[in-house]
This record gives sequence, C-alpha cells and structure tokens, in this order.
Amino acid sequence: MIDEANDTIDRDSYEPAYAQLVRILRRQIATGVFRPGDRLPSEAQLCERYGVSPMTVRRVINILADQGVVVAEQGRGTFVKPLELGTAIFDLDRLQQLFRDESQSQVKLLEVRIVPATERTARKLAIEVGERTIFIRRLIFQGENPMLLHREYVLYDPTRPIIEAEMEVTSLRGLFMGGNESALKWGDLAIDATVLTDDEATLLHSEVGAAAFRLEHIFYDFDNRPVSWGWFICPGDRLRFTAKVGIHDQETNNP
Amino acid sequence: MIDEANDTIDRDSYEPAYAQLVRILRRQIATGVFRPGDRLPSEAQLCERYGVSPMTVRRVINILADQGVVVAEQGRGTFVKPLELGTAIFDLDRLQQLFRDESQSQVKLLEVRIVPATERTARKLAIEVGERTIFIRRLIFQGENPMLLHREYVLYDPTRPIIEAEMEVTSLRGLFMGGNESALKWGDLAIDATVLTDDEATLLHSEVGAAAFRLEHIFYDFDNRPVSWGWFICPGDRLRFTAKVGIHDQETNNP
DNA sequence: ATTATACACTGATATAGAGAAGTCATTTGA
DNA sequence: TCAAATGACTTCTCTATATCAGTGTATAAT
Repeated sequence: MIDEANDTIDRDSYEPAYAQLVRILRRQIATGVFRPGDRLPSEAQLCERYGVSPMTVRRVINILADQGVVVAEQGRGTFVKPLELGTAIFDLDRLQQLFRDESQSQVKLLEVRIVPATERTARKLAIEVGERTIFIRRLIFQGENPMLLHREYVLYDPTRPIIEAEMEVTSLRGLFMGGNESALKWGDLAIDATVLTDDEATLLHSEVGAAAFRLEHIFYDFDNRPVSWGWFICPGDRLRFTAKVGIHDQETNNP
Repeated sequence: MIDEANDTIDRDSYEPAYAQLVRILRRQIATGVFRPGDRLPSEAQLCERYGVSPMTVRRVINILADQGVVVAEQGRGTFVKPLELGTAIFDLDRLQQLFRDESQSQVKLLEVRIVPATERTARKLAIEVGERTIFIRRLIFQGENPMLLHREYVLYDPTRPIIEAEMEVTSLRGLFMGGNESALKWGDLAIDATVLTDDEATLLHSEVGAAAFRLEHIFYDFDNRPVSWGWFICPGDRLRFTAKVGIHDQETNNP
C-alpha cells in the first residue's frame, strides 16, 4: 500500500519540504495507514525516514496539531485524533459570495430613521433608553430575487463618520469582504432559527411561517463600545451552512 | 499608551516566549496600536525589540497568520487584516455539551427497523434503491426535556461491527466526543432552517410550525463510502450558534 | 528622460543542536 | 514485597545560522 515514490520528499519541487510532509502524513491518515488512536512515528523516526531536520518535523507536527488532525502529548507521542462532531466549523462563505460579485447582487435601502432606543435596543448597544439611534432597513437581492432582509440600529454620534458610511449601500459589502478601513474592531454573531413574519414574507417573496435563519450581529469599536446591532433574515430554502469533519484527503477525491 | 512592563517577554514565566509574544501583538492590535491595514514591525525589528531569535518571531507571525489576524506578504511586510464577516466560525459547542455530562442527558431509542432504501436514501448512501438499510429514530433529552430528535439510515452490512455500536445509546456520545475507535474517517454536515412537523412537535413538546434547526450528517469510512445518513431536529428556541469575528483581546474583557 | 542594473529590505524555508520536561518501564534498595 | 531511583524514550522550547525569493528604490547607463 505504501508507495515509496509517493512517500518521499522531492527537494527539487516547488512545494516546500514541510508542506510535502504535511500532505504525506495527512494522506496516510486519510487512507487508513494510521487510524484514529494510533501513534505516529516519533519525531526522530520521521526525521530519519524522510531525511529532514528535527525543526521541520516539529513544524509539520504543529501544523497537523492545529489542523485538529493529531494531538501531541509530551513524553508519550503524537496520536491521530478520532472524528469529533464538535469540531465542525461552519463558515459564512455562501453569504459572502452574495457580496463578492456586485453585478449579481444589489442592496435596496427601504428605510432610514432616527429613533429613540427602546429597552431592548438600549441594552444591546449599552446606552440609555431614549437615546437616539439610527434605524436602517435594507433588502439584499441576488439577481432579481430578494435574498436577505436586514435591520440595524446604529449608534447616533455626529462625531463618528461611520454613520454616513453605514447608510451607503456598499457598506455591507465592506463588512463582508473586509474592504473597509473602519473603526470596527470585532463583533458577536449568532444564528437562530425562526419563521417569517407577515411583512418579512412579503418583502422576501416567501410565505408567512416559512422557516428562516436569523443572523444577529453586534459590532464594537476599539474602545469595546457597541456601535451597531442588527440582524439578517434569510428564508431557509435559500441558504445552507455546510461543514466537513475529519480528514478528507484533499487531493485524491477519487470515488 | 505602550506600557513597557506589559510589553516585555518574561523569561522566567511558565508561558513560553512565543506565546507571550503572540499575546502581546494580539493585544496591541486589539487596542488599536496597530490598526487594520497597518504594517507590523519587520521580523528583524521584532527580534531586537523583544530579544528573541528570528525563528521564534517567525513562529509568532505564522500563528497570527493562520489565526487570521494578520497576513504576511513576502518582500513587503506583515499587515493587520481588516474585519471579515466571512471568516466567522460557528461550532457545535452547545450541542457537544449535551453529551459531555451523561448524568444530565439521556438517549431514548424510539425505533429500529430494517427498511429498503428509497430513492433519496439510496442516493445519499450511494447504494441501489431497495437495498437494506437500518433506520433508527432516537430522542435525546437534556434533563427532563426533549432536546433533539434524531433520524438515521445506516448501511446494512452484516460484516460490519458498526451496526451494533450505532444502536447503542452511547454511540452518539462517541460521535460528539470522539471516544470511538470507529472505522469512520470523515463526514459532511449541513445546517438548515425548517419548521416542526406534527410528530416532531409532539415528541419534542413543542408546537407544529415552530422554527427549528435541521443538522444533517453523512459519515464515510476509510474507503470513502457513505456509512450513514441522518439528521437532528432541534427547536429553534433551544439552540443557538454563536461566533466572534475580529480580535477580541482575550484576557482583558474590561467594560 | 528613460531604461536597466544593483542593492537593501522584506518574509520563507531549512539545518543543526541544546536543554527542559513529561512518560513509562526497568532496576535498585530497603 | 513494595517503593524509590534510574534511564531511555517521548515531545517542547529556543537559539543561531544560512540560503532563497520576492519587492521596492536608488543609482548608473543609455
């Protein structure tokens, strides 16, 4: 099973030695040469086997370790991690794609108003009830079809230049693509399951009571103060979050 | 702003030098010393500034790079990454906790049957329509309350020992916690938004039409053949996926 | 003025090796 | 017989050094 030709480091290759070794070991794990719970060869053995220095092997093990493929225990060895559902990682790629291609998606501003903060808004934005906030409602289209409904409360602060930027249709793209040089530092996100209300269904060309995702967000500035709070609504039949767990033998996806 | 005492590597500390430097740089980015788009000091400068070797700085930069905090460009420098929504990572921690404490959660087997594969099942499991599969229905409780409904189709193969293990109530825990030495290599996961059907609502003590998550899974063995396909149903008011984007100054969460 | 070259600076990769610290089986001593 | 000490492993951290490869700028030649 172990093919010598495919398990040797090619020093003339463009691909660095450490990357080759990562690939080789991942492949061996993926093909069952090393199975969950097994101990990998020691670092010294790997050095000799592949003709690389200890530091290079060290680096490889580190990479595999924080890829979650193996776990190294000092004094005992390096072991292949069993499959864990909890380590699944869901990302927002699909949502991101919406904003990647500007020609196929557009943002329609439905409403911009200055409103006093309600109890809930005040709590989320860490301000007093009644303080002024900017309420924004947007509808995001993919092609001809409405895809997302966005509601957002932004802190009203005339000294901040964010406000105008927030009202621009392109600001959303900035948030998703990272093109903005904004004062935003970090944010909290949460995904809920919900059903469409009357007006949501109308705007999104869907039906009342249809399943939907609710993606809530709070963004903070460099002083750790909330700047904006809002959420996206997306009908469940138009979005799906996917992930992979375990090793998926990147290259050779032969059936 | 830069406090010398907090920006020095303590060689007597238990915390390794590279970890300290990661923390220091993250903190400086989080507090706005370096802002998105800024260039970090060069590696040589960091060596001199903190009194560590180039390899150590190299390691620090690498760590920050695959944490997504910075991006290094050969010949130009290392730059602080702007906030990107798309990089948000949602995990299944909440679901994992369900199985962590066995005393507070239990699995009730509702149904186990051998059924011929329907068109959809056959497609998912890459088998022929009519081939035998094992259909399993489970209800997972947290304390006294039903939390998850699980449906699963497992490949019927007498030579495989998985089947019996799958029927054990503890097998689920194994999947989530990684305790099993199984023949499973990897899996595909997907999260949908849906609404509860009649029987789902009854079993989960909820209401028909209530918002719910649907977590679908397919697991594969070392030959890349599907072994099982199924999904969890969880009412939306009992589960929430959360994530953080950007830098969140891990330690100092002072308001 | 324009183009081509050389050089300094950046990160990227890799080597060799030392010492620390954890684990485990064996040996030694009471 | 039991417990402590030993030694052989393991991974972990870090230093020091070297070479390669991009990037940009200043300088020299055209």
